[in-house]
Amino acid sequence: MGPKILCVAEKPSIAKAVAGHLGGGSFATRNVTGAQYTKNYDFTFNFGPPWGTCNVTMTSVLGHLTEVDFGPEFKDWRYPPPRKLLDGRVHVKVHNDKAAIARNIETQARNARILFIWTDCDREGEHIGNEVREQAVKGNSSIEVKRAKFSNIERVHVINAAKHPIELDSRQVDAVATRIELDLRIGFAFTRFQTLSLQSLGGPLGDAKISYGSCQFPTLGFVVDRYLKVQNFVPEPFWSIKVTHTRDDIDATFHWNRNRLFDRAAVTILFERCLDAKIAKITKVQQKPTKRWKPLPLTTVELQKMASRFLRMNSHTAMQVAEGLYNKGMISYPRTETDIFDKGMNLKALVEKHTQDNRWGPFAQNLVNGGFHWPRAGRNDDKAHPPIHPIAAFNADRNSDEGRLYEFVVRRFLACCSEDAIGTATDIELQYGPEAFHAHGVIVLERNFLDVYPYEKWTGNMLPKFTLGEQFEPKEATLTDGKTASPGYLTEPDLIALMDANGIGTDATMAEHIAKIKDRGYVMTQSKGGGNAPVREDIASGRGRGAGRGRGRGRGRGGGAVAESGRSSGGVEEFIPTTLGVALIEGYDNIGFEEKLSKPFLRKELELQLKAICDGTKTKNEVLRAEIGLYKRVYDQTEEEVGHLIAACRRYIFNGGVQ
DNA sequence: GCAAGGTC
Repeated sequence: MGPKILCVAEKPSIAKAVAGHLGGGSFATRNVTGAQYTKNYDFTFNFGPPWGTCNVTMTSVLGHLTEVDFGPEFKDWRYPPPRKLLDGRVHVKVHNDKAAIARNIETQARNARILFIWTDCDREGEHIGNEVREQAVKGNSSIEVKRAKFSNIERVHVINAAKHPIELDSRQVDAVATRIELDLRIGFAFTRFQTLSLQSLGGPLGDAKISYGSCQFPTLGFVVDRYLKVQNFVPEPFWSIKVTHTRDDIDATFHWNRNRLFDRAAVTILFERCLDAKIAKITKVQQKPTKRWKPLPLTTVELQKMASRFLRMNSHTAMQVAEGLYNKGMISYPRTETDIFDKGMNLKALVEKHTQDNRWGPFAQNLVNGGFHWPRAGRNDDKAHPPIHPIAAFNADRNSDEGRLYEFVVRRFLACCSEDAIGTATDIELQYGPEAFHAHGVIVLERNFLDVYPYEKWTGNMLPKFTLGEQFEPKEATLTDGKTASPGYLTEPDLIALMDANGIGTDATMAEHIAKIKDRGYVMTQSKGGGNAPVREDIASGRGRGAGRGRGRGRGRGGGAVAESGRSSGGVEEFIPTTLGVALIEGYDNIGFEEKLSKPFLRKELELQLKAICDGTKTKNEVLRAEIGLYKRVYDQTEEEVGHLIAACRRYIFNGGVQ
């Protein structure tokens, strides 16, 4: 028998799955006193050379084992002053609720020769692996440490990982330790500072807790930014020309190639020249095959956006429901950035589980019978988890949140395993007097994935037959007018897209940050178009290609954050900042430093520094020193100009009423 | 009384 091996996963579900695969289905289960969710699994496994067949104990932690904290000398909020938290002494200790789990690792390590770490293969997982290592070393100082490299829990993949151990990556461990320490120092220091500074205003702020966090504030900043953009929006009138023609009972609308102009007189002149010409001529007829691509494999961010848009579920609820489904074994791990399926996965077998369902069963059967196509590959791979996909057929209440979210995950998966929709696109150009117009039509030939994926529409737009060079008198030409429309307030999918694009939070925490700024009273949600929001100004007519979608026409985002790439959405809830939320952001914006606390740059910059640690170009201490120095300067300036913050709060809260 | 990140 080879050496005794202790395997430790990041969470119980992985420990159980890996034990199942390595133990060949047979393992003994022991409870761990004081640790409700943790189990120890005993089995034997042949690792191949050099270890051979070994007795194995597989167990798990529950995420991070330890936390960083300040000593009792920092208990008082006023003294030492909050600035001292930026460089005061901190220590690492086992998290209060994790004592039993830590003790279990220590005890199990005593009679093992090798510690084999099975935490997720992402940055946080590497750090958790190191926390496990340090705990194990307490019980057995000579224990040898290895790490499994795996990205899903398919049997073959897991066994391969067991036979090819690698080393822990200490750079990633350092990067996470740096993030943890800085988040603590900055969060505590600025939370105490702004709470104490604003408490003195009394009123509703007298006993408020005004937290600062490197993720909370940029998130709030996005909401305020959009709010101000909506408030300051001035609609601009525009004019356009539309030509319509009917043939074979089919209407064709030709849109003006100039789209729209903001000068009424100019459009009137051009319009009259068209009318004077009387006869229009077809100058281009082009038909070509076109496709509507099937969706990409499902990530957490995409799940949250889709849940909000189509299931009317906010991101927080969606994640809770997804976790419930995961814990029941119905869907895969719901926190993932990966939108590409590993080639080793047996997706066809997963499709086959759904052939009995009366909603999508026939579609699944079709895939099994030869219609299966490997999903498209996205560009993101967190190397830790596969895209979200169904694991088992599940008979949920179809009207419950659980049933609806499960249905979405299944339909998305089946759509991914299907084919793109196919159609024919027609482009027609029309010359009418001095002006050119165009019409675009689509005929859908094969719906393919659309049949199982009702969340996407591609209805097509029929055009009558036109021939190149033909001339005719158009049925109607109209001069249309409209106004640019205000952008809407941020919806949840918009907000998540912005956070994602700017690196604020992770797949697992974005929904929490949003919930937190609501809880702190910085933002509120209201039904779209409701409340005191000005009603969206719709254009009167002439909704040409892109006309009327006022987005993109507004002033640029101050400060150059990455703009969201997603289109405007129909989510139900929209975010409005409270007067306090606006005051905080405006107050910080008025303080004269480059590195705005309300903007995503500081967090982004930190992410770059962490990447440098991972790449080996910077050390943990270098980054800590530089970042702490930076935040000390920001702190000093904030303290010096705190009047701006106080003035903004006074203005909004005591003049504008309290929400 | 404070953060963000894991996980339940």
